[in-house]
Amino acid sequence: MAHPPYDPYYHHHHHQHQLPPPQLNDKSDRNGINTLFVSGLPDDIKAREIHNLFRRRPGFDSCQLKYTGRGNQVVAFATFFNHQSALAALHSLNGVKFDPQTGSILHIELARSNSRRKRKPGSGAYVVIDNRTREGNSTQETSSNDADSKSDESSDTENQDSVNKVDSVTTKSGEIVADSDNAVAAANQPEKNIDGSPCSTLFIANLGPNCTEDELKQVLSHYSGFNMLKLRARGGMPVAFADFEDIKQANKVMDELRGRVLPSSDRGGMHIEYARSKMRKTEKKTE
DNA sequence: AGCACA
Repeated sequence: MAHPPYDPYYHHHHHQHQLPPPQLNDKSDRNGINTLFVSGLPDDIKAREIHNLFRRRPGFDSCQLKYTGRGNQVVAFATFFNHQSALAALHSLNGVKFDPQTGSILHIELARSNSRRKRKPGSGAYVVIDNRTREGNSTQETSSNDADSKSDESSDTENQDSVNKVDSVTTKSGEIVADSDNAVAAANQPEKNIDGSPCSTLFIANLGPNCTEDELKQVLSHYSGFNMLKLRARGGMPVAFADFEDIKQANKVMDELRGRVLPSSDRGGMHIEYARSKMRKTEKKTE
C-alpha cells in the first residue's frame, strides 16, 4: 500500500488494491474499436430505426441489424469513423429508454471487433442480417439508403405478431424528432431520454476543474453561428452550454470539438452532446 | 446475455 504521497490520483482510487495493469490479451485491446454493439432492442425493431438513432451522431458511418436466431432477440452494430466518436455515441445513448411504450433500455458496448463492411458510395447506409431459424433462408441481407429507404421488412416472415409499437420513435418522415407522444414521455421522465433529437444548444462536459469561460469561448468563437456560452459548476466539475444560431452549426462544432483536449483539461477530451433544451434568451441578471 | 460482415 505504499503510494507516493504526491500522487494526485491517490484520492480517487485509494482502495485496498491497485488496479491490475492492463493485460495484453485481446480482451483489453479496445482502443481501436469504432463499432458499437447494441442490445436491449425491442424485437420489432427496424433497421431504419437503428439508422435513425445513430445517423445524427458525429462520426457515424453505417449500421447493421442482426436477428440472432435466439428467440426474437435482435442486436445491432453501429460503425463510426473513429474510436472517439463511437465512444461518444456509446456514452450518450447507453441506458437511454428507447421505447417508452415497452420500456426498452438500450444497452451499448464496444463491439468485439470492427465492422469489415465499408459503406460504399451509393450502397445502403444500413444492412439487415437475418439468422432466424428458417431453412433455406439462413442469411438474408437487405440494404437501404438515406434518400431511398423504401424497404419494408414486414413481409418476409410469419413470426411477427406485433408491429405496432414502434411509432413513438420515428415519424413518417423518418426523423428522430420528438413527436407529441415522445415529448410527453420526455417531460415526464426525469431519466435520460432519447437524445438523438438535435438541439442548437450543446452540452459540454468532461472539462477540467480549471476550465474558464474565456478559454472555452475562444475556441467556440472560431465557428460561425456561435451565440453564447454558459459555464456552470456541478459538484466541482464545470459543464458548459454553448448556444448556436442553427442546428447545422451546432453539428459542425460537435463534429470538430468532440474529444478536443483543452489546455486546462486534466481528464481528456471534451464530451459534447445536444443539450436537452435550447438555451433561453440572455437575461440581464445571472444567478 | 446476446457480437456479423469479410
